[in-house]
Amino acid sequence: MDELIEPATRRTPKGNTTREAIKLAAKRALAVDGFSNAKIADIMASVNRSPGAFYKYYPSKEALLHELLDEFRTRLKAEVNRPLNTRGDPLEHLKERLGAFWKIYRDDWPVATAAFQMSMADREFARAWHGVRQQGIRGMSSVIKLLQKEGYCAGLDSELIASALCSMLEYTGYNWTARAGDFPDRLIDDGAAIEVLTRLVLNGVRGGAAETTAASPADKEPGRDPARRRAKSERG
Amino acid sequence: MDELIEPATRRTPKGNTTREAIKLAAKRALAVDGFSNAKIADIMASVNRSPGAFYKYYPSKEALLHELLDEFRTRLKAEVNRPLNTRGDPLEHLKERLGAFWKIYRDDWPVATAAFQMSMADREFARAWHGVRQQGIRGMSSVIKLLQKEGYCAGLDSELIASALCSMLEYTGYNWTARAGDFPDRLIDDGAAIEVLTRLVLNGVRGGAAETTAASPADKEPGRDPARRRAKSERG
Amino acid sequence: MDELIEPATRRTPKGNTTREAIKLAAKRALAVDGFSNAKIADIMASVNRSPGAFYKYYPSKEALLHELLDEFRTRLKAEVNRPLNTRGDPLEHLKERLGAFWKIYRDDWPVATAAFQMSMADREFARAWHGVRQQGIRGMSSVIKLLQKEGYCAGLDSELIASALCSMLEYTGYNWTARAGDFPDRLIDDGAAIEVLTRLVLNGVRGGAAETTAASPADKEPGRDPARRRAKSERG
Amino acid sequence: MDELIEPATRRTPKGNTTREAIKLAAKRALAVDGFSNAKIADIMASVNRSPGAFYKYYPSKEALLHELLDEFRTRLKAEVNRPLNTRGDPLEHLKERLGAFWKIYRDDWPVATAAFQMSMADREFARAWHGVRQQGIRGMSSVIKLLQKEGYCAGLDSELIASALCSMLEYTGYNWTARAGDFPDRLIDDGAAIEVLTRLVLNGVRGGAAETTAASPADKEPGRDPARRRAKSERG
DNA sequence: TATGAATGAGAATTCATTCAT
DNA sequence: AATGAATGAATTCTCATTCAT
Repeated sequence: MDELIEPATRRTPKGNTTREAIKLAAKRALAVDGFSNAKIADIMASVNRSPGAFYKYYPSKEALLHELLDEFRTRLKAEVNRPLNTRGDPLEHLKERLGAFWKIYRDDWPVATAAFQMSMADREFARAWHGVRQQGIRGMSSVIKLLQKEGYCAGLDSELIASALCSMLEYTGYNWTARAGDFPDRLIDDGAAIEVLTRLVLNGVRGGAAETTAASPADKEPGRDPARRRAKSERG
Repeated sequence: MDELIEPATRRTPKGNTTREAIKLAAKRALAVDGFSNAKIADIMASVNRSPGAFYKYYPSKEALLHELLDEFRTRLKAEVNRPLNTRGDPLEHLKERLGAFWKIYRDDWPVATAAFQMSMADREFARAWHGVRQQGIRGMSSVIKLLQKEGYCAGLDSELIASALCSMLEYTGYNWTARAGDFPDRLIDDGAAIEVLTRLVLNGVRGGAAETTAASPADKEPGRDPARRRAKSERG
Repeated sequence: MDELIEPATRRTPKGNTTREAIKLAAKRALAVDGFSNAKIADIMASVNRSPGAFYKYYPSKEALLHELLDEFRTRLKAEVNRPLNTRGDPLEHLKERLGAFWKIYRDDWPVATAAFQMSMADREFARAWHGVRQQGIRGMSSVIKLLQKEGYCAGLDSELIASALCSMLEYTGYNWTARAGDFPDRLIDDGAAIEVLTRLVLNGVRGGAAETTAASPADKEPGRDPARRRAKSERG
Repeated sequence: MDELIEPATRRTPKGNTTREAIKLAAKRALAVDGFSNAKIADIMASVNRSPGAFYKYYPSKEALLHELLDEFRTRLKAEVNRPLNTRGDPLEHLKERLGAFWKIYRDDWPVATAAFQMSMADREFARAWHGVRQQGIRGMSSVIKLLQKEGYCAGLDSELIASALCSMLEYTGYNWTARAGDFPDRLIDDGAAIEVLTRLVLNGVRGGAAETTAASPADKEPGRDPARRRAKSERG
């Protein structure tokens, strides 16, 4: 299922090396130009191959992106399926997943971005990209649901929450990493990124049911937060 | 001042009508195909005009997007500059802004998405798009800073928070609205969207100073929180 | 014959004024851009008229150039037909004609240049332009023939001489006048231009028969020029 | 050094062949249609290639003309720099150069003509074309200056003379060669052309100082001019 | 098998000309 | 008479893909 594309050259080590080199070069090209602006000739040139050679490895430009996208999905899936090793604390689960997702999105935004673009014009990519998003959302919402069982963020649609959080992570992966992102003059390291994102999300998710309208400036004491109280009592 | 692009035709009512029709059609085309796949001929056909007529209004396809983007930026800016009418409660401010931003992003994701795509390949768009992002971030972070004065989300970089929240809003605007978004079979109305996003963000932002990494005042027993324990030990 | 084009609007003084204004503007546009790059819309704009109004005066862009060209030809023809008022000296005749041609070419190079360009791609213009060239050549060669009767430049084809001299005058008219000519930083006034051209041509034409090969370094004294001597003797 | 344009393909013999074929075909097309009317599709068709193939060799139609023009300039320059092998006789020098220029102009008028046309509308071509003209003028005026040291054509601006002579040669190259030139029914061979031009120029240049208009204040009596005297007496 | 020249289907763009107002 | 919006044919240029060598 995951390996839909099984092209001619896969066996020989040399072919495999070239194939991997092409994918690497393609990601770089994607990062710089986006999918439609990335040129096969350029990609192949940066691998010291002729443009024609590309078609030994992929039947089309789209197929290459499909393979990259599939690898991306596989990576996400592996994380989603990974047994969460923290004995039961859902907040810990969330934090773990968040960090893992962050790293995946941070590395693969060129592919994600390209797939996103293509998904708007191409039915096949729309389907594939949707699958990737779903992967992320499933992984996120499973943790959310655990939290909701504990009383966190009660009453909210876990799918929507998961979708919004994935959107944040994914797009932030781009905006804090890419040249053309929000902070061109600043290098945001993983530590800082993960800290901000984690605290934002942890709080966001942990919040109680009625907070939307209730919060008053006087309500400065977190300890009084009913959601947290509930969470505690449920755990205890 | 915001209208840097002053096209030839602005006078005659007929021309104005056509111009507006083109923009509307362009947004539709952008939503369906993305920028590079949107064809001028198609846009003009959907306005019952010949392809050549386009160039009475815009010198190029790019110029059209620049104008749409500028309008988007202007809309954001208007919201950012709007005096917040709730007598001082920063959480209320946040909620207001959030709802406003949501509506802007929900309506303008075709333009935002197109500009985002173009920003990767085109220097001029990179600059323009960055300006729009900054607009959003500025608006968001000004509210965040107010909150921080009140003691909320202490210690976090308000710019980073604002950037992440804008990313979430913007990309969610797409994912909950577009055909090819996360929930093709579901119509997510404004009420639901705003509620989820607002609660997520409100909580996220309201969280106490040191929740992720440190104990909250009420949380007397830090040792019991496994997440915090790990965070601590990793730092130490 | 000269007025092939007799369009609708010619009677009313207002129409005539506009018509003349169009021609003037067209010449300016021709000078700056050449024919194919000159835009009707621009020409009409510089006359404060709408593009559509052009077709009140001319059925096509080509027709305009044809009219300008025809006027040019008429001007040349008038000069060619003008009775030469210097009692008989053919050298004086040549000088007169030369000065007159210089002024015509200097003024009308935009039209000449445009017609020349068009003559390469368009059969109709080829014919018309050829007629203009012939006009010039005829005028020139008639004087040359007079000179040859007097023994000057014997043995040379007067048509070829005339053609070469017209080429020189015509193209020099451009190169010494136009912005993009040979001397952008220098204003060459009529006096200087006419002096150089006249002396060049007078000498060129006056020379004896066999000069081509004969000239020797020792032959520093023009009066002793063997070529001239030979020319004499050949005639004698 | 003269080859500023260094195209992508120069290596393979096949590519080189095509490249040269394109240039040849382009010159033909230029001769027939002029630059703006020459269509890339036609040029490529006459080389049995698809339109797209053109862009393997040149980034644009303009670039092609620039290369042709550069070759033209190089040819001129080679002639200008060629050591004149006739031991010192400036008239011989002039003759040599003239013949060489004639052949260059006769062969390259399609390029010259196209460049001339483009120079009016395009800044880059204006510059390039000006460079070519200067090349010719420099070559011509260097010989003129030699002659002036010997007392020929005294008092005249050698640059102007050179410019006028180049204009004559260049434009005559067209008018005596091209289909649409002055003598469509006549084939003017090199011998005849060179003879006429050479004698014209040699005489023109060799003429004495004050011949033009009898203009020197002291020279009240035109009859004192030896040349004129001769002319008169011959008539008488 | 690899190369890189060639293909060819499109897309953007231009502008003389038309025509409803 | 005039306007200026609209037309639409024509042309340049792009680039994924093919194929002869």
